[in-house]
Amino acid sequence: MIVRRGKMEEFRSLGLDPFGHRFQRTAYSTDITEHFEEMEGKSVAVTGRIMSVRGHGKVSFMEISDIKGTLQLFFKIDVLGEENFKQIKLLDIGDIIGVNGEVFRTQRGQISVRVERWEILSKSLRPLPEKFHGLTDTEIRYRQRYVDLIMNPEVKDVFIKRSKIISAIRHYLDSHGYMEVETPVLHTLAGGAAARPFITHHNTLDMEMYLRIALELHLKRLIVGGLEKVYEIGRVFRNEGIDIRHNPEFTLMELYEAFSDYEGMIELTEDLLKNVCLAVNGTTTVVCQGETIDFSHFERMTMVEAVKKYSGIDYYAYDTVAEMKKAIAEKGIDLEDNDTSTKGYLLNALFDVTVEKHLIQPTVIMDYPIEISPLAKKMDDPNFTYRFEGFVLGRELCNAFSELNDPIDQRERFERQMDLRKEGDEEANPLDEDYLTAMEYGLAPTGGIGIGIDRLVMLLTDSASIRDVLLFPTMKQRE
RNA sequence: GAGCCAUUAGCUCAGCAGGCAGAGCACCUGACUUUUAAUCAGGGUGUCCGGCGUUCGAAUCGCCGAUGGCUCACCA
Repeated sequence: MIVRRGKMEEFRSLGLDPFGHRFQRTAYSTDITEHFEEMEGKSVAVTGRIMSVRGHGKVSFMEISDIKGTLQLFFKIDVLGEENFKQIKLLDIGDIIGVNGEVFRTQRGQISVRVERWEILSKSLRPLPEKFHGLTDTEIRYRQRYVDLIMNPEVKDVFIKRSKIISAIRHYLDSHGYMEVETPVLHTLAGGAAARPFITHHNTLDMEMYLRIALELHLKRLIVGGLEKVYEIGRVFRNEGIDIRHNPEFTLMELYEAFSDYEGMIELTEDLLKNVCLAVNGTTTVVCQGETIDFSHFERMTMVEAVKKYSGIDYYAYDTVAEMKKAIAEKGIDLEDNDTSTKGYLLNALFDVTVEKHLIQPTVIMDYPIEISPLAKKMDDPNFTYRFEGFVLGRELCNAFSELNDPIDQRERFERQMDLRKEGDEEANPLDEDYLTAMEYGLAPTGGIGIGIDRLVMLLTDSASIRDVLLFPTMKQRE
């Protein structure tokens, strides 16, 4: 580092700014390497970061990297002159340079640019990791993502793909008449999902505020307002554990459509996912964690059917909780720490323990127990709601329902949630009086869906950890 | 929140029957006019994660702590 600072000063003493200015590039690396026939013999201006240097006395080779790829530069004393050639010794791996020269092929056949003029655009004062092994230390990769991005081109590809996925979602929704909106991140009540919120404080108003845990209740207020087809792609925050699939802040897409229902949401989800997959991968299949996932078809099952299929327990065969529990125990199924106080909770527990992991190909599980669905519309059997979740690779990818639009029923559901809260359930939904007021003005029959964007990106980029699809994952502060 | 594992040079790692801190790449000096993990000759640049302890002596053993990874719990 001391040596690099010295070189920086030497550039200055030569009248060259080691932290230069605008550079007008005429070609990217891949424009040259992939279209050599048209480019051969042409003069180009290229720029990039020096990734390797191979000096040979009176000639020198360097590899530079730009957003699209890498390119070899060829420096020759005959072309540059003795003085100028000597100055390339001031360049280090990591420096950003701009060069002008002619496209040609070396004796070994490598497509290169014969440098006629070069300039330092930014001197790198810190050495990059070793070229062969690169950077593998996960802690540095996540904390100093910029170094990770410089050294590992496949990491860059993941984030380029993430951008394309989100862009494809927007394109699909915009072209289908959905309107993108922005709702508050700071909430006075953290509702719309079951999770513990981050708490903050507004000084001037002198009140507690919460970072949102869902987008749901504000978006549904907009449906009341007549916006009819809205969506938001936004960051939500849940004060929960961090692991391979969870980060405290993550990106959620929620969409609401008046006069639709959960059937409409299933159709939308299938079509959206198929289109996004096609747009970013060119096919409807994707290989993730060794499994080939086909987004062209979604299996459909009710939760009761799925539980019967995988656990052998038929929800309808038992009249009481006790009978059902007895049957579960006889099968030797361990429900772990799940709530088992009602048949609905038992069904959900069975689903978690016995079904979820089997849902590898895209599967829609329909008709959830009312106990775990406080914002979804009741079915004819009042123990169930018009709700579905989409599963892929044994993980939940989306959650949707026919929205509960009866304000009287909603108030009762909120009150039940408040009871749970009093019993110590920190994740129960709080009663949102303003949301009830909105509903009392009339919420059209509505279908709504939420899709976990990070999980979708994980699937489409074959990433094992959510941290691999977040540019800057949440990390503990050092020291 | 619990368990297991890891932390040594800029990077990737070795060294751990307790005995002078090591290799490759990077870097520095020199040679080399077509290399591509260039090559050749020479040079080690360090808070061995931190603290305490055991010991004549600790990178190595013990305890406490920090950070990270994985697994489990909560959750999407």
